[in-house]
Amino acid sequence: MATIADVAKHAGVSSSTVSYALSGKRSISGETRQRIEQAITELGYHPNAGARALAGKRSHIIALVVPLHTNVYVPTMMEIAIAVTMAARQYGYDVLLITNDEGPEGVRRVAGSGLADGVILMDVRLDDDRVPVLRAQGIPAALIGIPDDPHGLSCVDHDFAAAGALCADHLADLGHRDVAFIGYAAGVYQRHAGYAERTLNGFRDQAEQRDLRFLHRPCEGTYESTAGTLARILSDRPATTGFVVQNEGAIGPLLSLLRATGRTVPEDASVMAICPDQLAEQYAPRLTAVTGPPNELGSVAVEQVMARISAAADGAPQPEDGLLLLSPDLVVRESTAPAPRRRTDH
Amino acid sequence: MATIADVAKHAGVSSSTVSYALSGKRSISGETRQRIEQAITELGYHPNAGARALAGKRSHIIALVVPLHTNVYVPTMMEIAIAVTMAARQYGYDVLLITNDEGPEGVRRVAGSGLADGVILMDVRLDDDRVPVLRAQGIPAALIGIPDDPHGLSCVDHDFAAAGALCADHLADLGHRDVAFIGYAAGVYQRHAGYAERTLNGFRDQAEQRDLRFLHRPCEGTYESTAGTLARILSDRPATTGFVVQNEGAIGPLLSLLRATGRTVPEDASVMAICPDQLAEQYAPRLTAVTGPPNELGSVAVEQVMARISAAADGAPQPEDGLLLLSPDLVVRESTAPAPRRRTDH
DNA sequence: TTGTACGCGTTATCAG
DNA sequence: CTGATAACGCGTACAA
Repeated sequence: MATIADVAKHAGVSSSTVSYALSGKRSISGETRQRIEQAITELGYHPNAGARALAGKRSHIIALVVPLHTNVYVPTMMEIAIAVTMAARQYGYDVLLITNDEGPEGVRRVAGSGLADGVILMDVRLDDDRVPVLRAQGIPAALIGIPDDPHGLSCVDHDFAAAGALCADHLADLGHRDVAFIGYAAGVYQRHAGYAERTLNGFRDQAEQRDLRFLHRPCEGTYESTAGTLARILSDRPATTGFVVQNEGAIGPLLSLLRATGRTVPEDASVMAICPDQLAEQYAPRLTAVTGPPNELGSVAVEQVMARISAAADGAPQPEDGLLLLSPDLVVRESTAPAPRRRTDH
Repeated sequence: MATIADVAKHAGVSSSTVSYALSGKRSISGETRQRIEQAITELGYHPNAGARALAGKRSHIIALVVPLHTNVYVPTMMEIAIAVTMAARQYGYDVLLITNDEGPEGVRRVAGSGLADGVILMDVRLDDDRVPVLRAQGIPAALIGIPDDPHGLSCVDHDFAAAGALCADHLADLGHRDVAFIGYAAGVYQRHAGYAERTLNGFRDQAEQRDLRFLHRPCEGTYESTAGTLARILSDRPATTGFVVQNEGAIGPLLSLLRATGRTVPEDASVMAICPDQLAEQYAPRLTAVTGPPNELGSVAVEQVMARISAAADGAPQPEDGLLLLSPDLVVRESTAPAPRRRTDH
């Protein structure tokens, strides 16, 4: 492999000149720049990453920590990972993939060894054991998801409250009066999982605003539990015509079950989901859904780490907080329609 | 950050002793080893990755090149990526994620800069433009998938011929006599895509062996094209009772269409797929399927690059070829059953 | 505008 | 069994 010294010799300049020509940190005469560039291409020179990291005190690598057994919809996860990788390249950075089976130790390892200049955490839990490590070591980081105490951290996530509100609004706009919210398993709410709670609150507030009567029912996401959940909803509130589902596992069963009880979607009942578009497209009928842009999640996280990395390098103060909530979009498809005329209207 | 010199001072030894204590490349007295280990934990020392790469001429990083817009089922891709990452850790290696939008240049970049010691390519096409780069630069690599000319390369893939044969055998065992193979779009076969062709050949050979009458029909994978394909099959060979599908997009439509034509699965028609288990489980009825182990694909690829990396480091000759085909498994689920008694049997 | 010289933290070679 | 010391290839203050 050619070194910078080889290039320098070949171009008849000193190696520092080559270095500056590459970094652009001082002006180079057009003529020498020519010679240098030519030498570089002729020799097929690539700066050695290790030497660069050692001398420059930056590896130009960020670590992306991905969950192993994930609650997240996998294609979405992949989309984020790819978005992160491409966004990082814009900054001249590469991405190191870390699986979460290393736990907090993995974060310490890559940051402590200078392998990575910063870290992006996916699938952040409320009480995430990696967060203390970030704080203790002052590691430049961005979190996708929001932990218990986001103080002093850069976080980005979907605006789930807004997502919930969008659902309430859409159903209200269509004239539905009795709606049900089918959510995650009860345990998820009991441990106050951020996204679940925020969605529900957003939905509740807007539902009240719009004078909707609504029921919230947790659901395991299996066929059986969905059947039980739906049965209870229909017996408690037979007039229910609108359903919001935030639980991937429950969507398929719900559609089947509604059909089985003689309700056609969307004529007799409207169903909408809070889920990735890709998933919403897979059902018949295709689902009206509320979604956030996954790749934006990735690119924003990259911006956030980059800001922290350069702040750390400049000795500048770290950006204090950075809670970014990305607005979700409503995409109307075939599973929602105006509420059926009510019996009492006849 | 503590350096090896700090540790040496703290333990009252020279830095080279610390280095050897860590690498184990020469024997250290039990006592000094104690002091060194204590110093390491007390100072929270992590060897600097850049310095290590520079001095040791190895980055301890492999690059994993993932496709952007993928033909592959995404969860499978993710599973492979995670398997690669975990397998690499066993060798003390980390994984750099490279998206294929950089093209062949990306491979050159990470290998040429010494950022990565080796490369794993996913979604390898027959005429893959990254392969020439590997050859020209002599980059240690492993391919997941098999290119046109695998000469001198390490490749690993599913044994699609065996997968095809398993399908033929299973249907024959169940007493089916007329079967149809619904494959990828015609273009895929016209450009002789390896996996498609190999599957079909394996299926054809075994079908002939077992005296099956069979039809191969390409299919776009949309609802409409599947409808057309099925219609033609049923008109050409009304006696068809067994279906093999190798095309994710066609599975759902096929099941719906069979139902719509009054055929229940598996009583009237058996359907089996060549697809990941995870996908097979998603349909109703759950599909009998032939699958290869995705994580093994990842770990084998890692073994292959590692062999090449250490061969390159030792100046040893590279392992010449390394074509590994992983045997697929048949998992019988609810979508296949003995062939219905034939009308002519009455 | 360009060149010189030092340091970054490890590993490997040579002595002892 | 252990210690000095020279690379490794690049970035950057300092000098010209």
